Formats: sequence, structure tokens, C-alpha cells
Amino acid sequence: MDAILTPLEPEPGSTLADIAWSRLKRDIISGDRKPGERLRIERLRELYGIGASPLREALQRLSADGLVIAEGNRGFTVAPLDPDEFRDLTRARIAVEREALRLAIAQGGNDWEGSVVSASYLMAKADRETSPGTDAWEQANTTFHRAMVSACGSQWLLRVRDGLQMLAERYRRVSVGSARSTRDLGAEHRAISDAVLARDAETACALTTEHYSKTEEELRSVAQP
Amino acid sequence: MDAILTPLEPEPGSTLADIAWSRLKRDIISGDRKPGERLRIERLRELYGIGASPLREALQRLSADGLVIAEGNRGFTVAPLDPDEFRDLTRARIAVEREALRLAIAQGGNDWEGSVVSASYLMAKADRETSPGTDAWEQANTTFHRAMVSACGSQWLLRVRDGLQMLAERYRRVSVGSARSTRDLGAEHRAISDAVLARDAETACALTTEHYSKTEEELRSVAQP
DNA sequence: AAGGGAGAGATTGTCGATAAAATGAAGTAC
DNA sequence: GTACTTCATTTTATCGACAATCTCTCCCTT
Repeated sequence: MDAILTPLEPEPGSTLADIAWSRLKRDIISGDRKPGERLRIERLRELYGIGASPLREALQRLSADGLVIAEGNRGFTVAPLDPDEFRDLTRARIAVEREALRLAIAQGGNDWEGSVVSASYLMAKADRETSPGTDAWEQANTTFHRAMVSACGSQWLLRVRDGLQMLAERYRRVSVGSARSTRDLGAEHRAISDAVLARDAETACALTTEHYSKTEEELRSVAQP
Repeated sequence: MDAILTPLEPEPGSTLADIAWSRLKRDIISGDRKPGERLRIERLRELYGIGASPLREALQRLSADGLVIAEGNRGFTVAPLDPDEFRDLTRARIAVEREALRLAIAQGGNDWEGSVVSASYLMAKADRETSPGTDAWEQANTTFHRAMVSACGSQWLLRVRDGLQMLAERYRRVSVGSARSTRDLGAEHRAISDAVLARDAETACALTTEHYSKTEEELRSVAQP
């Protein structure tokens, strides 16, 4: 009896600041808000129909997340994209992910194995039917890589990993399209999940490292023609 | 000519939201704001003499940092301390720090070696003259461990590391005092910096892992008598 | 051409009003 | 006595107007 008149997400415990955060995040990651773009409060108010106070709170959170740059008395901008920063980000991501992967492979139980199989199946489907840059593919990719490490046993390691993955996703989504890839991503994903299910930590780490590095090199070559 | 009448930090580009963030952070880490304590805006306004809007923005940032819990329509609280979470945190911290340490040892140049020597000297002094929990010791400790990994070559890895270190510091500062330690922290620190300067990555990683793990176990034994 | 404002425009912060939600205390039915 | 309502109180979240502060540009003086 309450499903008809719901002008905004009626999720329990949600505030306008939360909604603004989640929408801005989505739009920045998808490239809808361009890197370097100034985020003027007045404009955002019109765009999102949300008042200044919740918007400012959301922008502060996003600046802690690394998606937005806040400069005192000079407002907010979408964090710029920089090939060197993506290299840096990739290095950090590989470092964190390798450790998480080793821990997950060492400690994961049956539930984890099940989620790995499930995510691999959906990833294979997405690799066949869609391509990088689409919402569907990106979501499958996010879920796939997260499933591999989800049993690492540390919520904090996962939280850190998720943050880095989010930043990397923005780089990929914005840069993709101009990249004519010769890679077989389906094969790479399959190899990773095979190694994970075989509990071969060293191979899984090596493959994942290569997987992320290749993406980084690919985007680098696009940025510097 | 502007150093006399400065009621608030006159640092360029600083806003009240920044000041509120930094003060709240300091007070939470030092244990001045107790774990689990409710952070009512009205009360904080009186305490810090800052309006509601900048305070809310600061609290949102702190919630992204992990020091504050924000629950929609139920306000903000200082993140609680939980021995299990500290174990989790320590695991994540060790994972990140090991990778950063390996990278720094592999890539560090002369400047880095110099900063390691300098930080070790000051750490040794602090280990002799102060004890864990004091501002002086904690600052030396923070600088010491950061110096070891500062040449890792990834700003993002450092940023993540700093965030975890900050959270861990709060656990240590709040829990210390009740702990009657039998450790020789000076010796542990010396061993670490020796291994680092000898470019012995494996030993340095092993010693750092043990160093952090011992702290975690010590605090665990305090929490469950 | 360098330096120093003046002033326009943005950003940040304050305050009070109001809406929305959670809390807690009675009260009521069973 | 327990569980469920109701209702007043308190807390939180949001808005909108205004004030204060800062930034940046442009123009003027020297």
C-alpha cells in the first residue's frame, strides 16, 4: 500500500545525502560527469533536485573516496584522469588484491567456492554477450573479481580493495571504446577462476597481476598515441 | 604581520569543515571522544564552536575514513572498538604494508635511505625517553613506519596504508596503559630498520609482520582478561 | 611592465524554520 | 504479565535566506 507514491527511494535509513552520494558516484564512475569538471553546487541542485546541504556532504564523502577533489574556497571538481595515476592505482590494486587472493584461497570454504563458480559463469556470459564499458559487463566484472577474494577474512582488506576497484573502473569505463583490444578477456577470466578453484595461489596471483597490468598498458597506449 | 590576531588556523585554503575534520579526527584517535560515543551536532557545536553545516560535512568525511559511523536518521557515533575488528585491521595492515615494504626496498634511492636513518634515530630516542600512548611516541612511531615504505612508488598504496595506520593507532592509544608489556620495542624497531637498510626485504617483512601481530595479540589479551 | 587594489562572482558558513523520523513512556487489549 | 498502540518528545535532516570570506580578473598607477 506504499509502493505507489514513492517519489524518491524509500529505503529505510536513507537520507538525501546518501542518495546524492550514490548518484554522484554513479555518474562520475560512468563518465557522465567528466573528469576535471567543476561541480558547482547551484548546478548540481538543478541537476539532482537536492538541496545544497546534502550535496555538500555527499561531495565531502566523495572527496574522501578519491572521486572528487575538494579545494578550500575553490569548490569541488571531478578528480582528473591521468595515465600516471592509473599506473600508480594499478600497482596499489595489484598489491592489495594479491594478498587478498592468497588469503581467500587459503581460507575459503564451500560457500566461497560456490560464489566463485557462480560469478565465473555470469562473467563468461557477459564476456560472450556484452563488452567492456557497458553497465552489464562492468557489473559482472566487478562481481567476478570480488568473488575471488571475498573469503580473505578481512573486512578492511575488502573495503580497501573495493575502493581501489571503484577508482579503476572509472578509468576503464572512460577510456574504453577508443581501445581496440586484441585480448581474449573471456580466456583470461576463465584462467583466473580455474586457478582459484584449483587453490593454486601462485598462478592465480600471477594471472591476476597480468590481467590488471595489461589493462593498464592498454589504456596507457590509448592516452599517448 | 598576521601572526598576532589569528583566532583560528589561518592556513591557506582551509575551511571550517577542514578544521572540524582535523580536530574531530585528533580527538577520536587520542580517545578523547570515546568509542561508541554519540556525536550530537548540538553538543559538538558547543564543544568546537563550529556551526552545524561544517560539522556535518566533517562527520561525513570521517565516516568515509572509518572513524565515525553514520546511520541515516540516527546521527553519528564514534566507531566502536572491537578486538575482532582490530585483528581484521591488523591483517589488512600487514598485507598492505608488506607489499609496500617490498616495493620501497626494491626502488628506494638515497633520499629514502636518508629518511629511514633519520626516522630510526628519532624512533630510538622516543623508545628510550617516552612510551607508547604519548603524543611524542605515537608521532615518532607513525613517522618511523611510514618512512620504511615511503619509497614504494604508489601514492595510492601509501594513502591506503596511512588510513589503516590511523585506525590502528586509535586502537593502540586507547588500549595502551592497561597493557603491561614485556616487549623491547626499541629492539624491534632497530631490527626492522636494519633489515630495511640492508635491503633484506624478506626479513623486513617478517619482522614487521611480527611487530604488528604482537601488538594485536597484546591488546587482545587485555580486552579478554 | 610590475605591482596594487577595487570589485564582481563564487564559495563557505550561520541561523531559524520546518519536515521527517526515531525514541520512550503510557496506556490498552489479550 | 506480555505484546501491541498511541502519542508526545527529542533528535535528525533539510531548506532557504543572508552574511562573511575568499578568489580571480581587470584596471589603474607608477
